[in-house]
Amino acid sequence: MAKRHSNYTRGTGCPVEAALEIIGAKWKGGVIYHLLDGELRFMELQRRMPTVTQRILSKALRELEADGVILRTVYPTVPPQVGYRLTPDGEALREPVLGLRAWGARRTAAACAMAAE
Amino acid sequence: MAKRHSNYTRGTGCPVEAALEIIGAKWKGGVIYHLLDGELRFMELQRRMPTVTQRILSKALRELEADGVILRTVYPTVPPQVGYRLTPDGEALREPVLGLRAWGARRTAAACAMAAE
DNA sequence: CAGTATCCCGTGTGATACTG
DNA sequence: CAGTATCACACGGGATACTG
Repeated sequence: MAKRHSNYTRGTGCPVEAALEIIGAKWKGGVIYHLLDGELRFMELQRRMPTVTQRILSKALRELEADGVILRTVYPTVPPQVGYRLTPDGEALREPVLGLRAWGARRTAAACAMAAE
Repeated sequence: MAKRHSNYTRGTGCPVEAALEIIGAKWKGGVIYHLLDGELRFMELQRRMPTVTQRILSKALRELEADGVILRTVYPTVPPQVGYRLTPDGEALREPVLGLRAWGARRTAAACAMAAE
């Protein structure tokens, strides 16, 4: 993913690349997918993606927020709670992401059938 | 993108991640997108994506081929010609990729409007 | 034309530990 | 609970030159 927003958003590359700059990072797709269900807390996301570390998840969330894809809401309670939800712009990724998921699922199924445990 | 096919295709991650493992690399989305138009030669792809180096493009193509997304055809002519086209499996990415493209295009347009050259 | 061979570097990812 | 700090590293990406 390289440079992030350098000039990929400008004329150079195809928009596909621009989109992948944002959601292509290892865990971002998963984050967006899970947030399609609605607002989730930090730990909820971690539970759904057990193998991602806090640092990486945090980083991904901050980047997605900076990119206007998700919204971070802090509830001033104790202990602190933070909710993450998709912005309308992020919601617009629903179809493509579900499409990718379906595609990935078919391949996974095929691969698993062959590997057969 | 990390490890490539280690065990992401197994139960661990969501299929979204599995899909991004394959098309998430910097230029792969672009390659697939351009191949939606039909078979293209190596140099055709390079012309459409002027900033990618031969090595990287070659690498991307080999990986996509290994993943069963594209098909490589060698025409025994002189000078040699090689065509790349999507497999049916790759064709199945059409909708998601076009969706991502549309999404990326909207953001690019918005960003450019703000940056205003 | 369609690649491969080297070499190098940035950064994305990760493990671990600590904090408001 | 929801993070940040620090350290380390492999790997993807890139520049350049060479080849069947």
